[in-house]
Amino acid sequence: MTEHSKVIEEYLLTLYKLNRAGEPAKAVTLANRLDTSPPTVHATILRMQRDGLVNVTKTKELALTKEGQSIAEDIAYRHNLSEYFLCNTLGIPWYEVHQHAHRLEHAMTPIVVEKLAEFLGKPKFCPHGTPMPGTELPENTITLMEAQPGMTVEVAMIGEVLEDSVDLMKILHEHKVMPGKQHKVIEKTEVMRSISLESKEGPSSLPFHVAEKIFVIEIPKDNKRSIQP
Amino acid sequence: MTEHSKVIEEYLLTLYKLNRAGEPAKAVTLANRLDTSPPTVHATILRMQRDGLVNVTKTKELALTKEGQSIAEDIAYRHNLSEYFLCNTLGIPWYEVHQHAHRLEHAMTPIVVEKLAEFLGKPKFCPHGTPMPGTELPENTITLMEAQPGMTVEVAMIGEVLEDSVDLMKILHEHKVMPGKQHKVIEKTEVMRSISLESKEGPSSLPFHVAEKIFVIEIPKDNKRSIQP
DNA sequence: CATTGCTGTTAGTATATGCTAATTTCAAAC
DNA sequence: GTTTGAAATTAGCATATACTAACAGCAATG
Repeated sequence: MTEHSKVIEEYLLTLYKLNRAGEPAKAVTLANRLDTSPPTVHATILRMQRDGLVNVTKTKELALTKEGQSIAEDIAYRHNLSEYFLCNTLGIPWYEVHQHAHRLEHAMTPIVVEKLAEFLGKPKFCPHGTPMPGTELPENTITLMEAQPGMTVEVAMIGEVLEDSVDLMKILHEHKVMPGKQHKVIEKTEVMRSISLESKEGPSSLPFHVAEKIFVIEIPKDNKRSIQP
Repeated sequence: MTEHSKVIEEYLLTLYKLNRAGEPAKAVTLANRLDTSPPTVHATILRMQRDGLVNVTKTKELALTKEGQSIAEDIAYRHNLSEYFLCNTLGIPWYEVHQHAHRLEHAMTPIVVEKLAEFLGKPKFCPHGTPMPGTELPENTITLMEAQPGMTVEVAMIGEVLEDSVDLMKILHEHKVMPGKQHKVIEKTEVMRSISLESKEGPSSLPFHVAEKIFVIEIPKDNKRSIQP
């Protein structure tokens, strides 16, 4: 498991996240997510192939090799651990930690990771509800898009794509759309392409493209138990 | 104060440390410290001049500009703060933290620095006794080389050059040659080019070139007060 | 004063990372 | 089946960072 550059680590992590989100991992997608030109992505992928980190299928899908996968999981862990630390230990707001963790994740040695994990009590989820590699969301998790009007749901995870926009994250925060919080689904209006919610803190409305990236768990009416303590 | 690469930050920090140690800052020194070839150092210095980070005097001395100095202090602060955190919060041995901090120092955003400093209680010294930028060692600090046989001294700071060798640091640790510990100077033998010490933990002997980089404070015989709590 | 030797500099390369512009490829749509 | 448009690729270029080999400059030393 050789040392890899920040750039390569970024590519690996992005591929890993695409995988987990069930999205096809193509070069264009990388170019968009990483805000890089297609030729640059192309060249970088060639190097990654050369170094045994990814394979390219006949359909031009990018697949992590065993090694690539293992490194990617490591980076994801470092990222999530950093976020947890920044949020719970240093008190940086949960909707801002992503950007800072983005820097730290490439600078943590194995010993630091280990000691930090111990110090934090080996958390299983980051402040956005993303499970650490090896952990999964509950089976009955659905997206907010799939939730039906009338349902009461508890937010389990804010999809990682959304983390890139601090502005959006701040709005979610203001409406308490965050892991652990419950909301009632009021209606889904096709015309507005948005879903309206209601919680103790008041009403809110989320566009479909955001609702698709928010993962929730239905709370049966008679059982108000929270899943993530 | 633009963003600078890891490499540039390393150069700035090294120049800063040379300055503080009162050593002449020349290109060769940088090459040695950074384990880089002279032509590479040359090219990098040209870029740093171009970017207003250093000036080169007629005698080929490298002098940090206002901007370079300010960035360097910032990096030094991030480095020392990281070390303090790794040692006191995560429990990584003081003689090992340098290498880990070396990575983290380039990955901390201003907010993280601020929050971490608050969390740690704004420490003024790193675990090796190095004062944070803006803080100074006591006036009466001398090097162990300057200490005379018979003196009882308290270690104030392990010079930063020594931190690079984990092996050496470990030995210092085993002999309790660390900030806050007291030792009696037994003798300085020219032949062996070493200084022998004695402390509660037993005797030890340090070569001159190491003793030159260890900073101590004489403890008057009737006053066993420690300077760094 | 000439030699020696460290220091700095130039020349020539290499690799990773980035770009734009132009071209190729290939599947989906007409 | 031909067209079309997105995706991939190639060509050409730029910059930061690295190296070795060769050479220049200058001070100390004999």
